Amino acid sequence: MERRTRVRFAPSPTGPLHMGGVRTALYNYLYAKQHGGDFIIRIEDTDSHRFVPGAEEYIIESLRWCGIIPDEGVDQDGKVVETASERHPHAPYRQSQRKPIYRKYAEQLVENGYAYYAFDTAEELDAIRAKAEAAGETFTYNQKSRLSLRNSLSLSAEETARLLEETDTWTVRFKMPENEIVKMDDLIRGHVEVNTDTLDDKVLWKRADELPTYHLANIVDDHLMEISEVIRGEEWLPSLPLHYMLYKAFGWTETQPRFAHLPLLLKPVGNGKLSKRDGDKMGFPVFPLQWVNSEGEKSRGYREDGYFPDAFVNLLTMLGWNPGTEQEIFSMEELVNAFSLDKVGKSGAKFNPEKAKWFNKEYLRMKTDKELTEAFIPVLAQHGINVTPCEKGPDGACIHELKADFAGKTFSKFYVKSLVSLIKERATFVADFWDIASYLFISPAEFEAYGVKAGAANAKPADPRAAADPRAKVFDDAATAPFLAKDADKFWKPDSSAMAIEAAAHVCAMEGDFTKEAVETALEEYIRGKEWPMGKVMNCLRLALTGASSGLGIADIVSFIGRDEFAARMEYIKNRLG
RNA sequence: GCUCGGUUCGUAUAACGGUUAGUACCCAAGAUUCUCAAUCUUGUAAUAGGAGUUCGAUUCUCCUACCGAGUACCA
Repeated sequence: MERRTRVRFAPSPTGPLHMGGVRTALYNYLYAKQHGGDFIIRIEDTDSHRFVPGAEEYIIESLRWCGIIPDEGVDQDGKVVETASERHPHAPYRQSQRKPIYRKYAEQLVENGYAYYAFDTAEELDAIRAKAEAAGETFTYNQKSRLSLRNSLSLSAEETARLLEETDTWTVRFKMPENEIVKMDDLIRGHVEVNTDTLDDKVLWKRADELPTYHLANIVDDHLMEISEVIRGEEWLPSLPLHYMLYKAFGWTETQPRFAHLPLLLKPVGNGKLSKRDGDKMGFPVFPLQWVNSEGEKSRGYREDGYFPDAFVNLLTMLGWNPGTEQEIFSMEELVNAFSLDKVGKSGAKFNPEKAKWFNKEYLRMKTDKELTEAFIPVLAQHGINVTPCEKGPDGACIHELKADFAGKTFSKFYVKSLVSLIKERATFVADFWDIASYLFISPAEFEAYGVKAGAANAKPADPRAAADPRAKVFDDAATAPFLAKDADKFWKPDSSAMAIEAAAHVCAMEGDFTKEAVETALEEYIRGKEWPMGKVMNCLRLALTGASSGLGIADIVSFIGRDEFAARMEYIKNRLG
């Protein structure tokens, strides 16, 4: 029987969606699109106690950021769909709004002998459980114990009717049959069999809040919404037999969806599933977007950490799925074509933050210089750098000119774009551009010791002399200011520094434009002509230009900052370090 | 405890029952360069253990070990 593919992602709004949840949504989305079907978002908010304000909005926004757009769901084009319509005959998509639907299905099961009324209160059951545990046993509400508990199976019809009328804490429980083998098929795990004797009588509906539990709501909604495949996390595999029994009890086995249980996402080191704590501890996000809880605690998000949504989607898809080829980089469109459930693995996947970064790096390289420039401008603004839009020439076209005003902290967009083009292969995130090339926007006031890594050096206290120096004011951002080591002169040696100063003076005196090629040729020819050690002289220049012992090529730097700034930086280091 | 799932280099994974067990990330070395990064080349490293079926097992079966999930009037 051919039937339209309809899959759903059904989160519970009890907190932010974590990356495992995003992956589940993504697999559902890819499956739907590949089969030309519908992807539906349904909110499972049947637990009034655990509702978290803002969680639903967070979930929708996260999926939207990832490019996972529902065909049907609570939110359509920014508008909440609350009632059924021609376009949305299956609405509403929030279970709390479907409340009236479930009761009759629960009652239907009781009438047909598949379920019964139970009058034990939650407190009574807690007490029984505690007692059993103290005796070293486990209490289960099942075919063995049900007749000794208070329910419509053990009580008289009159007593049942009276309690139904007079109390409002009763529930409807599924009457799990005895010694029956449930035979199930999972699209990922294959055939699975379970004996019903190992299962318990689950609560399906609660009189107290007149809401169904997950199991009932899920089966009823999947049926009414004509879901063809249920793709969900592995944690649901143990409830699959119950779900099979429910479809059978309702008489819906003909249209029962097919099931696929996805492997879990595990923590990078050690054992267990990925949790928020792992991210905090190891420095990577576990949430797609930043989340601030009611106590004001922030959890980082992939978006805020600088990941591109397409990179995030790509890396998430590869956790537990493979294309069967050696291709690793996929656009959403390619994923839609390549995805298949039978290439999804069975075992849990440990998340590797290093590989996640690698994906972002690959995506960053694929972005155009224009895109990256636009993304970098806000980062520059955070560091107090202004970028002027392109200036129109007489013919109306943009003038591509490297304009740098260090005193005014203002640079032309072409300057930024050219720079981005030069350094994008070195970065993982757009924010890295600043760390890589901040010296192309601000003059170094301090000088890192030769061989001292920037990270370690920044941890040391700055030289007090710097504060007294007017040029040091250029660095109002202490965190990015290169560090002046006490022994910077270990590197800035009298002989090589004199050579660097002389070579720089020669280059500054040359005529013509300060292009990279011109500077490179002039500088190298001069140094070679003098038979000076190229490495030592170049490194002295680098210290003067960047304040650090590593960085871009000298000719690149000089061509960017220009003649005047080059001369000024040489003059400054000469005065500072002698 | 019980039930159900799972197990290939450190990690993600590939391999009709027949391969020198492949690829990517990480790590290391070399090349290159004015440094760093990038790039290129090379390298280290795995079928959890034990039986069985078979001419032949990473692949099929069973046992053990380990890991995970579930065991709520939560999803």
